[in-house]
Amino acid sequence: MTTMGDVARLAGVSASTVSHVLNGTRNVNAATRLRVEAAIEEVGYRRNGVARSLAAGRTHTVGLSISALTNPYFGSLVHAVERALSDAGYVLIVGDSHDDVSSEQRVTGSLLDRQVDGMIVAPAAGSERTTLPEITRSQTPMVLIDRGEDVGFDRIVPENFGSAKGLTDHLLDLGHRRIAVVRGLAGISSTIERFDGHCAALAGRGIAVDPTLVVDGESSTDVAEREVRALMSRADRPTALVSLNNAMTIGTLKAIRGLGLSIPQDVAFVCYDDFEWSDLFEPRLTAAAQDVETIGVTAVELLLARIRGSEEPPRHIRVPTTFHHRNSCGCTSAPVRR
Amino acid sequence: MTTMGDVARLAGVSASTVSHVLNGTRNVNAATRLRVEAAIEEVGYRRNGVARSLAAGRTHTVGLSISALTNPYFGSLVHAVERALSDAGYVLIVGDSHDDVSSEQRVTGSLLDRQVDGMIVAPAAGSERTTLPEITRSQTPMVLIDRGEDVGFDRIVPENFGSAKGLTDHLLDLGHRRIAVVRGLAGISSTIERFDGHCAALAGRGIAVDPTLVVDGESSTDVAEREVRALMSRADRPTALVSLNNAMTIGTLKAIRGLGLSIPQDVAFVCYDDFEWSDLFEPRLTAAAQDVETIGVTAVELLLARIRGSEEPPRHIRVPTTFHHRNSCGCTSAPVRR
DNA sequence: ATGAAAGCGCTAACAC
DNA sequence: GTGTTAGCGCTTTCAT
Repeated sequence: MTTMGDVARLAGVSASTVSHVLNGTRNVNAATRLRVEAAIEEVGYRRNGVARSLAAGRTHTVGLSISALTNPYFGSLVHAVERALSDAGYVLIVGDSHDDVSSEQRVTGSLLDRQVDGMIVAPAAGSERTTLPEITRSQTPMVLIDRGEDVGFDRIVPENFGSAKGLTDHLLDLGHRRIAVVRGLAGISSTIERFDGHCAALAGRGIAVDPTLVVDGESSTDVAEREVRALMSRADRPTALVSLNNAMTIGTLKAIRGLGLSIPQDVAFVCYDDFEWSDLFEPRLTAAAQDVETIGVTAVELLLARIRGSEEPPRHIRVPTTFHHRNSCGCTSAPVRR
Repeated sequence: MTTMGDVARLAGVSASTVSHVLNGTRNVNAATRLRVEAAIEEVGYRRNGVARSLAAGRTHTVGLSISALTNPYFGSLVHAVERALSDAGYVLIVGDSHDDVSSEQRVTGSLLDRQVDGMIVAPAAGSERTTLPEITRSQTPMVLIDRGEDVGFDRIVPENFGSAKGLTDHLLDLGHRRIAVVRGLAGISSTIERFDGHCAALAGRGIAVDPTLVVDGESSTDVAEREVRALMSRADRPTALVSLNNAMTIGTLKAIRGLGLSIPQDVAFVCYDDFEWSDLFEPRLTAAAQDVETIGVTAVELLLARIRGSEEPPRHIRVPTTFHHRNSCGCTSAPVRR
């Protein structure tokens, strides 16, 4: 490996001069600069980022801890975050917490060890008491995304309550009264807020929540499929169904299809989260779509501000969803409502 | 920030002893170890991975350069790779090359600067002459995935030729003679091999390739949609269609639906790459599915072997696909064939 | 406009 | 079983 010293020797200057031409951090005589650049070229020199980080105290690296890299939602998020960071000269280290605090701690611990300049975390259930305090102690700037309680950090989450309420309201407008809901993983804020939105819609029409019409899909395709299959096999099955996230929507659709039921004739369907293929499904899915791009880009903006030393009070941003009114709700032509 | 020196002072030992208890790299008296561990706990010490990497000459970090993080295929790949690396004590740095050599060079350059111990690259078209030689010069172990020419590296790619041939053969078996193909991005091996497979199937039945039945989808949903729409608007449109990757399949389906045509009545359809929702689409999609998990895990295995110093000749592994025989091809019940 | 030199926090001979 | 010491390759004062 060739070092700055090699370059310096070849160019007949000191290492410090090489460093300065590389970083543009002080004036260098044009002729000297040329010599240095030629020497760099000649030996094929490439700076050692590790040594650089150690000396400078910054790594230009940001860590991202998310719960399930397989979920296309997080795929898009990683993409948005990577692009925004890359534009700012940072690189992204990703870790998957598998929605489990102990894996999460391994992941974030490793990021902390590597001296990331900041981190973006989609917290697993329970991390307020484990992972987050650890990050706080390390003084590493952090922003929370997707979910999480108010624990004194910047936080950027999708609008949950109103969007879920809107979904159920639409079903109510259509005359449904027995509406079942497929609820996400217990203990995370998005599950709670979306479920609350659903309940609020029912309450708005004076309908009590029927516990037999609430199924726990645990944010999992398989669990949702199993539970919905059981639910829809009952004689007193609901006339409409709302699924509260993308993974569970797939399970729900599989269950309905498996039972030979059709949407919306046998059961009306709406869901939180959109898919690239929502328009392709028959009938087209009525859904509340998150703006993942905005979530990712905003998270990076807030984080970079913190890294630059911002001492503003923590911000809490809610990114609105878009209601895609299609046909799975039972409407044929789709006037935009709400 | 607290350092090893602080811990050493508090425990009344030398820094080197602290290092050794931390790394288990030499015997330490049980009592001393306990004192050190207590001291670590007390000051909330956490090792500085940057300094560690500089001194040790290894970063326990692997870089991944892929072409399009938004593609769910790569999402799954990142997931598999991350898990395999994490199990081996490595972390993953990801970069998106946007299928463009100059972005790719930025990405890989940045990974090299950061002294990754190895890298996994899904090369962009043209990188044999730019990015790859640069990585070679740096002596960083590398494995190629998804595509790429034979340029003396370990390489792990899906089986393309035979899988694509099988898709077209199936259509031919069903009696189709005017079969159109939606081809991927020019210049990458997967496009070429899959297209060759298609042509070989036709040739096998003595059918010449009709250039008007070959559309370039450029591996893009939007381009495929536009091109397929044009193709299927013609009076002499084909009776069957094969799409050669996932993004183009979505575009193709949108075009067909937009035209009010139905599968398989108006046109039979088969595709390379599977989706989580292939079973949900009506009709269910007949597809050749890549084994992304195996690709990712194998890539990591080969890479770690290189990092550990293996000097074996470069290996070239083809991971077989699975033929999912469903209904979009026009078959109603689906006996497995081939 | 440039150089010398002191670290950054750790690992790994090498001594005892 | 433990300490001393010399780096790893760079950045950054401080001189000149």
